[in-house]
Amino acid sequence: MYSYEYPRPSVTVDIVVYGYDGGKQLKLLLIRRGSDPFKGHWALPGGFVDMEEDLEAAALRELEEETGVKDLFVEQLFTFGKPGRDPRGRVISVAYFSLVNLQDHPAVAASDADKAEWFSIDELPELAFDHADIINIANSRLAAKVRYQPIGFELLPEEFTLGQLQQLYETVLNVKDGFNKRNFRTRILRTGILEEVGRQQNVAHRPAVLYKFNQKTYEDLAKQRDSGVLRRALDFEI
Amino acid sequence: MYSYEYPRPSVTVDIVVYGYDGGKQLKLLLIRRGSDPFKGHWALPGGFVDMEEDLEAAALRELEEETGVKDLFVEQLFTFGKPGRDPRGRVISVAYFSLVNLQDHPAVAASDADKAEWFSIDELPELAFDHADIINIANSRLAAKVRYQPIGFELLPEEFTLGQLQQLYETVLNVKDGFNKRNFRTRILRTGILEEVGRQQNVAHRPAVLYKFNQKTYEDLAKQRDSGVLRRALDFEI
DNA sequence: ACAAAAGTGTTCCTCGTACACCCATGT
DNA sequence: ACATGGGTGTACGAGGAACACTTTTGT
Repeated sequence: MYSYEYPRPSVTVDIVVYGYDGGKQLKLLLIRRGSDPFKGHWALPGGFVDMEEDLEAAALRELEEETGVKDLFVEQLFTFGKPGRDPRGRVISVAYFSLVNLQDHPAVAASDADKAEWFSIDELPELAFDHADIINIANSRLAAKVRYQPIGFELLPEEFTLGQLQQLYETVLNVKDGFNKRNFRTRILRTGILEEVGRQQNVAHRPAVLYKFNQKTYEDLAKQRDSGVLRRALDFEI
Repeated sequence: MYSYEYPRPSVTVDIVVYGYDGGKQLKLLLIRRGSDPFKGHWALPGGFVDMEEDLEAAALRELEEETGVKDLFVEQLFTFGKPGRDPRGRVISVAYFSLVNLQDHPAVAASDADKAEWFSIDELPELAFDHADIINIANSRLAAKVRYQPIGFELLPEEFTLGQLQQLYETVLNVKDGFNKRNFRTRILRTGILEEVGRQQNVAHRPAVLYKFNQKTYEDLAKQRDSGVLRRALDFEI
């Protein structure tokens, strides 16, 4: 038992993980809650922060415990603290945000949770707590992030074609007619952050060049006070 | 007395307020702590969140109690929660961020705090807790925000000249040679977010046109999936 | 008359946009 | 041969960068 002179809120973390599998839809990782409140409802992975644990560590721990997904980069998204957002009392939740490719983070072991699953981003079930709000904020953050950081680093497999990269951007930015192929290629390649690593095999069309991201070139570009090159390359008019 | 089955962290808010007075330096609002820990040290305004109080409301309340500054817009910055960041135990702090013009938020009444004062941004005293880290993050956020939002709305008085606006950008972006006047004017005026409202009086040179921001035009531009116009106008190469 | 800051004309050139076309592979 | 996606050539125009210039005020 712990007692305090003043009442204290509880602190939790929740984590929004986006996954991409090459298709026309981003996916989102949800769990089915195994206990009350909202037992049986879908929700974001997350849980209470331990007393000696950093917030980001708590997010990664809860994610692994509930979904088996691990080895990923997260960034802080927003902290939700409105009184009444949790029926258990005053609960303040620090939300995190992450991008992964589905190949490397596929199946989903459930343990703490009842069940974990990837959902297409516009076929989400009803969600517990204010998790729908959290996801809305995460979507805005993603839309903003796309414009100044090469999200392909995180969402695509190690090697990929320019076609796949373009498909990813069209998916994330939700454009229907697609970008002009010519211009997409020119802009991306001009930056130099892509490195040629081979060619496709066994495809029923002209095999595409495979690329990977050159982390170092990217960091150099980003460092020099965003040289404009990067921004011009990523910041698509839609 | 309040008791819980599990231990809980405390939750505080801290707020980083930038002020501008037309000069070559941004200012930052600090208080001198009136009690331990760090009694007598300078720190960001802030304090404990009440149980029935929204986080943003807590930030505004503490700010007014400690500095007298009120009527301002804040946005959430980041949540700091590393164990050990506060000698009183586990304290998680949600930091907020704000921009004001010094004319409208001038003198600074101290009440809860020992004293409150505006400091030039690169002549800051030694700070309590991890507040220097918080300010570093805030500076990065400001540098990023400048590039896609017209910060003049918040940092300048109601009416201002293009020269003042340019001086502000040069200050915030920390450029020494200054932008090319011609190009600055063209870019800003092209957007149409500025509205002519008069002329300077009694100045020892050709009087400048006074402008104010047209909030509505700005919102229209921002809404249409940032039409590029805004970005091109604000996103200066440096 | 001069200092000081406001404000303008114009040139060069990069980059974004659009459209039409050719290329390599499996079936 | 043909379907399929990969990949290229090129022309037009808007906008960024740079420079030199004129204008209006108070002292």
